[in-house]
Amino acid sequence: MFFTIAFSGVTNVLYRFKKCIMNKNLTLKDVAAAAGVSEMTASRALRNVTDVSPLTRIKVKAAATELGYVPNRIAGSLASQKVNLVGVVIPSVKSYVFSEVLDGISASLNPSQLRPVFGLTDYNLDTEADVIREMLEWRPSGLIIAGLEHSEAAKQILCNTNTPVVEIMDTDGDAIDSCVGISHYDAGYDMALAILAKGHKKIGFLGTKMTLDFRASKRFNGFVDGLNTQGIKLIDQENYTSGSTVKKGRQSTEAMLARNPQLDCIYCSTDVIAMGAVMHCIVAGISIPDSLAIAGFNNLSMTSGLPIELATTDSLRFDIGKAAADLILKRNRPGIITSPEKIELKTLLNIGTSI
Amino acid sequence: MFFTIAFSGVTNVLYRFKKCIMNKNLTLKDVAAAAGVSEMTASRALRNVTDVSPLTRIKVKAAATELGYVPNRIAGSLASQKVNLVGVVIPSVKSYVFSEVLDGISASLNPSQLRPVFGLTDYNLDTEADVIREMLEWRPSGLIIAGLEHSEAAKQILCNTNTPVVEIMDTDGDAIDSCVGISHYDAGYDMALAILAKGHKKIGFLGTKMTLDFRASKRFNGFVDGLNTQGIKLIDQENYTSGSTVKKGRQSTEAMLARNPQLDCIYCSTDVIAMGAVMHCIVAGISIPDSLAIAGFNNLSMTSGLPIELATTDSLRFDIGKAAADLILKRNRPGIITSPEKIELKTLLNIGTSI
DNA sequence: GATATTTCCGTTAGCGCTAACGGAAATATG
DNA sequence: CATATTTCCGTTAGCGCTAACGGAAATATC
Repeated sequence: MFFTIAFSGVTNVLYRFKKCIMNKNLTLKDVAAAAGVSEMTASRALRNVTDVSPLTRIKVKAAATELGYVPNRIAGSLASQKVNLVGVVIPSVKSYVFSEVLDGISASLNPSQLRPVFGLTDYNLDTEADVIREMLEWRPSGLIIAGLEHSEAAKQILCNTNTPVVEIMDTDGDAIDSCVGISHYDAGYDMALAILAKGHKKIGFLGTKMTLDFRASKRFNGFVDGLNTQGIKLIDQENYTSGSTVKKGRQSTEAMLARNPQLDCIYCSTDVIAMGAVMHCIVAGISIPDSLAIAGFNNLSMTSGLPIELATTDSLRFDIGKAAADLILKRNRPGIITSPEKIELKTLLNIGTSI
Repeated sequence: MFFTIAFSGVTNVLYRFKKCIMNKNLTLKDVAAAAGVSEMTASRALRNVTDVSPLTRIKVKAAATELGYVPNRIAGSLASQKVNLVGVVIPSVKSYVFSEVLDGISASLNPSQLRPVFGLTDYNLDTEADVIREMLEWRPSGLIIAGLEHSEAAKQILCNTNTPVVEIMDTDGDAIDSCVGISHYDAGYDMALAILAKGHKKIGFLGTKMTLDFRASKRFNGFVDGLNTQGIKLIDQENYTSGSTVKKGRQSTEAMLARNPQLDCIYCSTDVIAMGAVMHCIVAGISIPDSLAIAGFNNLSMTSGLPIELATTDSLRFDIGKAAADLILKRNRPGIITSPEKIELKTLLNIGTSI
């Protein structure tokens, strides 16, 4: 192993000391007693609910901070039958894609009482079903799930729950409840048209294993159909199995060009891969887009420092996250019943200077 | 706004149908009644706890799946006084740094009953204190927090809690409880020595606003001290305020070289910035490392496709996350009392081909 | 066959909090 | 001044589940 235990023992005397004093679990009863009021009054005072005089509220809050009281949300949630959590189920945090979705969700939920809780599926539908089940056990105020494709078990659970469900990322399919996303099929289709418009004809595709990533697969289908409008067929196609990395993109581009030197354009399933393609061109002295056009998907910020401006489709990740969380918030307003909504955001295609 | 409401209404008949049927909240009592046993027996059967005959267990489980029962963890946690959550408090998910930490945590916790819950501080100590407070309200089995620097309020809460706390990322400072990380000071120091060993003398530093990122600041201090061993002083230094992006790195490098054309090395506070520096060199035709040496920090996978191999320090993010979660697991074994540990992982400096 | 042991299940009593109601005191209203 | 209204607080009764105990039936032990 890499690590060594450099120190094992008491690191901080203050810490140990406090631990010893604090072994009893403080409850609302203790605060109420200290403030000389009933538990109920203490509860109201701390929650900033009405029916408490300003003076008593101050007394209770003072007692609470004095004692270092931390409310027990487990008990509170059980009693009030309300859980201020929103489950967010995504495939991975490593793909550079979902971080901004989470950001959008946070931005929307932060001003409210609701808090996001993340669960990772690792692009595995069985894992996803487990994660969904575990999330629902917490009776969250809402559930946001990436993708429209789920296992039968997951669909069953999702249909049976009272929790509002928002499926995000793409709109190419049927939603269980609400849905926010873009059309990945259209994104691929539109990029194909843009590439054709630039006069490219010998086109290759570079992407991840489609069985894992349904949205990449939809983009691929759209792209093929888009090319087909002018009777153009893909010259070459490579589907790597592991995760998308810049290195992979570089290697695959080199390999594909070695196989098909006549290629004049490569459409990559993600900007990460496209970056690798650009790197290969830089190293090999291939001019972009004159000798080779390159296009990606997502509009990741990391590509904005490249020598060329990458042609890509903005996947509106932040907006999707925000809109999804907004839907949950809307559903959570007491007394208001809303119906399922399907929100399709319009993608922005950035031609850049690479095609 | 970008989006349009393409559809508003009932998307899925099946969904609506199920919703209508399922309006009552299923509880353990319903399952118990359906299986013809007491609540307690049903509880034991579903939790795979002893004291249930094989036959009854099957009956109960059948009833549960038949009804579509989803256990209520809020109630269960309150009753058992156990919450199978581990709070993870990190600054951001967008920095390309914490995703692998989360991955390590997940890898460690997945086989256990514990589940990570993430909270974001946005590099703000007040936000951090709020997030920590909210997390502790759930009475988690453990708390993992990035960094050793916290507000007084946060420190107070952390000292007073019974929840095991593991501070991660760096070990340059005092921990409240346990601690897993690397020495960022040493990382900066060692990189300075490596750069000096390559004969570079006119050195610049490019990094984020230090008040926000304590670890970047520690690396900077170590770097300056390292240079000082040979009496070398920094020629130039730029601290941008916004987040680290490739574009920012490229622009800042250009600006710094314009100010100080004699520079022969730039140390960047992160690989993302270093990537931008490399981009500038590619565009401006500056050869690396002959005309300009570049070094970064983190060993991010995205740099592995660059034309040169970037000099960087592996920040062992996955290992840190894994070790931290392992500590929580160790603490959670019933009956076993462990003392706070400080685990300092040894960093690996990769000279690469860029210095 | 009498006792000890194990297996299996139910009953009781909470976990810590809040919704809902009710009622006393303070204030407003005519 | 009597009544209506408001303000403020306490009491009661759970939320849905499980720890702990106890006890009956089944099995083992001699």
